[in-house]
Amino acid sequence: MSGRELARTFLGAKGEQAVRIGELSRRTGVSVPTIKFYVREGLLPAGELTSPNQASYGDGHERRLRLIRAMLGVGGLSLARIGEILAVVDDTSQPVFKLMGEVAGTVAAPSLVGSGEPSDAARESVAALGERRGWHVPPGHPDGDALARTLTEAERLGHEDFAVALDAYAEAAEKVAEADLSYVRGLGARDDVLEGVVVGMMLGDAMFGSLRRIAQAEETGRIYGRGEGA
Amino acid sequence: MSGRELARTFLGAKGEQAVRIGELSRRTGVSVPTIKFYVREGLLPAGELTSPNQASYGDGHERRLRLIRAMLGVGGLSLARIGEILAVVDDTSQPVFKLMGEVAGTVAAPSLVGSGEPSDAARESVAALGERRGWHVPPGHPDGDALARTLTEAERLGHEDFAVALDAYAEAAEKVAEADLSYVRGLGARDDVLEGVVVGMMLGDAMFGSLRRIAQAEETGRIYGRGEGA
DNA sequence: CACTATCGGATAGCTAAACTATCCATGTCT
DNA sequence: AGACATGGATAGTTTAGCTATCCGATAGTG
Repeated sequence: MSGRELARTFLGAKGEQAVRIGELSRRTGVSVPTIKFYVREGLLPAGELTSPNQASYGDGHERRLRLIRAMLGVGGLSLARIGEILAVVDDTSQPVFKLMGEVAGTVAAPSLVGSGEPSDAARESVAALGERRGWHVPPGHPDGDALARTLTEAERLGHEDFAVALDAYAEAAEKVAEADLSYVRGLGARDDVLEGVVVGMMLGDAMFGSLRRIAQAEETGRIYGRGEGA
Repeated sequence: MSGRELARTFLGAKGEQAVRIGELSRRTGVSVPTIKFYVREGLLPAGELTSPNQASYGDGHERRLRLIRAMLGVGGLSLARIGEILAVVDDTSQPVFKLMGEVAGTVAAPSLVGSGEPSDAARESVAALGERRGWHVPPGHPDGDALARTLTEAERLGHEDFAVALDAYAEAAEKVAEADLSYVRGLGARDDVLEGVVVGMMLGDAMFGSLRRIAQAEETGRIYGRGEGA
């Protein structure tokens, strides 16, 4: 993204709403030193200098700052990963379609700590699932591998049977993905779409987690009779 | 849990498989200093002393250690939260039903950083959803509130329309919750059930995330034609 | 029964992440 | 004119999650 484009995006086409750092801080609730810190880290573009030591920040800066805080807070991402995601979002040299995949991929891949290699059984489960669903999940697919590794982790913990839930999960995931995509399709401009993908991945995860726990509580109450021991 | 019970749980009824710390380390891939550290932090019970400076660790220790690593790695939880969860799991004074809720609640509540209060619109969306679904989500419900706060965050980011996805999400969440519960019901002993809940929340989230991204990619390909820009 | 590796236990140190504080020369605002 | 904010730079802080080192005692081997 060129300097001129950046300026246009971040200051707004008509330069309206341009403020200095103190006001930006007040609007977003992020302290001035922290904003400076984000600028130093390259997460937020510097304000546009209006004189050697005065700079102004536009709507774009505010949006970007909120996005960073959302990814950090709701999404629980590290600033390092946030930087990678923003780099993809800011790269105008590629078609939106590809970027969506990259953003989704970057948003994902949380830890893979207990990792090591996935077990054969896990790999097979994933391949079989892909076949049943008509999904394109070749060996080496990042998310397919992540799934296999998670299943392997379940095995190590003595919960290999947890894999029986896979089909139900997959069906639910399809429903969610449809909703996600139909939302993203409703967005117009390129920047909105990419930001929508990020927000969707991020907030979508959090929302689904809440809903899942609510649904679990309902289901538990239904089965165990709301207050009885098992 | 009394000392005797703890010993039985963690060393195994017949004391079989009792090893010293070095072997425990080799089996789990966790370094000896780190194991000692977890013991110091109260996450892992100390080995049973067989002499003033020799202790032995049983199957229970190994399971517990793997569980800690899974929560830390796949789940991305802090050691502090892991400690809270384990405390609940180890508390034998309450019926399983209640503990399930507590564990689920403790596993949840990730960050709520950008928090502040949820907006009225968000609160209403949640209440309306609860009504449509026949869910019991009174104001003040932890997960209901978390959901409202997440929606509020979406609003702040200019993505208030994301709420239209709520119903699809909720339906998917019900499917997943049913699968979760039917898995947990298949578990026998109390310890297995609680650990199953933890594993289910943890690995379930990770698995669903992978599946969601796979499904998104499929859906994206279906709509945009696998390689075309938007 | 000597010898070496390992053990349990304690204390101190380390690294990375995400800020936070301070300074200073320049600007803005009234 | 004078108080206060600003941009830029550099240094310090806090928390989390380990890692290193030391100690005296013990286990296992020949």
